[in-house]
Amino acid sequence: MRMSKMFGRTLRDAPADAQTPGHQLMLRAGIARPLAAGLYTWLPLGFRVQKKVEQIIREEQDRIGAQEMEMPVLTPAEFWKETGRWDALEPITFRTKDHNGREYMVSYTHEELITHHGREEILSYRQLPVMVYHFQSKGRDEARPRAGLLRVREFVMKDAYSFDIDEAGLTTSYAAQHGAYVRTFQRMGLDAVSVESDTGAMGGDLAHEFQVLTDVGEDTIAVCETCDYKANMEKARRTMPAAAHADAPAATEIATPGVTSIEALETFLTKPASAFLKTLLLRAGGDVVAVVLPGDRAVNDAKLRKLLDVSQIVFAGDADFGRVGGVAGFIGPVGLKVRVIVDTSVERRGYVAGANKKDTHLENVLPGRDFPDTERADVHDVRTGDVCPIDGGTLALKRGVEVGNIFAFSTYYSEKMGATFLAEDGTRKPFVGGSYGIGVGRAVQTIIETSHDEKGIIWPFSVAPYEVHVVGLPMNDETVRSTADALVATLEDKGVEVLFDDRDESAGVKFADADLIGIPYRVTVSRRSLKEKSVELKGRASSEAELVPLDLAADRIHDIVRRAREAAAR
RNA sequence: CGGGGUGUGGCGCAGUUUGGUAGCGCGCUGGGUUCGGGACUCAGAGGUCGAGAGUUCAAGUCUCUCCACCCCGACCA
Repeated sequence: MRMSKMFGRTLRDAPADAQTPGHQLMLRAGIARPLAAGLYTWLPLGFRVQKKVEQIIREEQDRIGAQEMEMPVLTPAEFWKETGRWDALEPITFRTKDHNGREYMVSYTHEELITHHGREEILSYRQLPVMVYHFQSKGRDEARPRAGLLRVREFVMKDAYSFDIDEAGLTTSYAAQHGAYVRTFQRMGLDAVSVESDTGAMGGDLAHEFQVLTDVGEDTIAVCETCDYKANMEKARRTMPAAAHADAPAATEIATPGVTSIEALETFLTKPASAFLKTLLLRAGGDVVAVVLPGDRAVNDAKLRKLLDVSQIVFAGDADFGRVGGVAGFIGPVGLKVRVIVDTSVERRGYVAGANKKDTHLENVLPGRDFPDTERADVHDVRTGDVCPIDGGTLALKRGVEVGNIFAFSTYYSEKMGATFLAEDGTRKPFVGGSYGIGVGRAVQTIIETSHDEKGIIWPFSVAPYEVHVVGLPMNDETVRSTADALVATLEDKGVEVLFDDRDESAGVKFADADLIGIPYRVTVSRRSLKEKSVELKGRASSEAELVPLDLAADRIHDIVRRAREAAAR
C-alpha cells in the first residue's frame, strides 16, 4: 500500500475530546473516526487490525471445534418476547418496525436467536455437544459511550454458544472456551486475566470476565498481591479478622443534635467510622429492607441485588421511613419494623447507631441483643488492604477493561423457549448452554492503550495493519525511488504486507508518522543508506537500527517476517 | 438518568469580562529553495462563530430555548 494513496490521514494533534492515550493515538494514527457519540468508522488502516484480531479469535474458536456461522443484526421481537427480554432490554436497545408494523430489535446479543436455531436444528442427544460462533454487530443504546472504542453503541462481537446434554458437558465446553480465551488474548498481545464475575439475575454460578489491567479501565477488580485470586467487585470476598465478641453495657441514648452522617459523627464524638453502624433503608422491588453495615464499609449494590433477586434498588422515601419507625439521619437497627439484613462484617460488639429519634443516637448497641442479626449476608465492598479469602494475602483494587466474558447460563434460555432435545433415555430435556463474548473494537483499542510509547502505537506483530513500513528518503531522488519501488515489489511478491511511504515529505514527517502508526519493522531506503549499498532496518520497539546490504535485504526481511508470523501463531 | 464542562476554517486555540462587523499556530493549494527526526520562503484558498428566537443602530460577545460532543457518577451478559 502506498501512503500517497491511502484513504485516511494522520493527525499532528489529537482532537481535544480524546482523553485516554489509546483514544488519542487511535485517532491520530487514522485507525478509526467518530461518526456520532459511540459510533465509529474503521479507516482502512484500522480495518486491517480489526480483521487480524478477528482472525486470531476465529483460529482459536476453530481449534476447539466451534463452527462459524452468522445471524442477522435485525431480529424479530417474537423471540425476545419468549424470554421476557423484549421488555427488560427496552431502555438500552435500538428498535424499529417494518412497513407492516412488525417489530424488530437491533440485536443486543444473540442468545434468543441461537437458542431458536438450536431447537430447530438439534433434535437428538446424538447431535450434542456442539458449539457455534459468529462475528456480528451489536447495538446497545449506552447511556454513556466513552473513551473512543472502549465503550460504543455499535460494535462487532464474537459471540459463541455451546449446547450440551447436561451440566457436566457444559463444564467441559466452558473449560474449552476458557482455554481458547487465554490463548486468544495472549496471541493478540493482551495481558488479560480471568476474573470471577457475577452471573447477574439469571442463575447459574459460573462466569468469568477477561480483564486487562490498565488505569483507563472502567471496571474495578480486587486482586490478591500474593496469589491468583481475582474477582470483580460484585463477587469479591474477603476473610474477616477474628470477630471481636465483646460484651457491652446496656444501650443508652446520647444527644447528637443535627449530626446526621457518619463523617459528622466521627468529628462530633471523636470516634473512628468503624465505631458506628450505618443503616440504609432501601426499596427493592415492592419491598423495603434495612441494611446494616459498619460505618467504614460501603454497600455493594450488585451483591444486594442478587441477594434480593431484584433488578433495581433505590433509597427509600419519607413515607417508608414513617412506616418502619425510622427517622432519616438518625436511623438505626434497634426497633425497626422491617426486614433487617446485617452485613457479615458487623461484629458482635458495642456500636453507636441511630436511635430512630430526632437528634439522638444510641451508644453500646450490641447486635443480636439489641436488634436481631439472624439474617447475615456479605453485601459490602472489599477495599484495598482487605485480606484475601484464598491465601490470606493483601487485596488491592485495580482498574480493568473487560475484553471478554464467558458465562454458563445452563437451561435459562432453553427452558423459557422450549428448546429441548430427545435424550438417550427417551425423555425431552432442555439444552444446557453457555455464551462466550469478545468485543473486537474494544480489544483493538485496549491493545493500543497497553502497547504504545510517547511517539505512537507499538503494534504486536500478530495484529499490526502491515508487517513492514518502507520509507523512501527523499522520494524525488531517482535512485532512491527506483530502489524503494523494486524492494517493495519484491517483498509484496513474497507475500509480505508492506506499507510504503512514497510521499514527498521530509524525513521528520515520515519518521514521526512511522512511529505513530507503529508498524513492527521499518525499512529506510535513503541516499545515505544507498551510499553503503544498504537499507536501514529498525524494529518499532527497539532503539537501534542496522544496515542490511541491498542485495540481501528482501530475503532478510522476508525471513524476519516469516519467523515473526510463526511466533505469532503460537 | 444525575452532576460538571465545551462548542469559533480540517486540527489545536485566542477573542466573550467591557457589543463595533473574526484572528494566531499547524495543516491545505501553487511557485522557489531544501532533503535522516514534524524544513525555509513567497503567494493563496478556506469560517452562516453549534442551531433557532430575542434585545440593540450594531451580537462570536447580552437574554431565552434547543442541539451536539466530552468528563465524573449511576447503569451494563
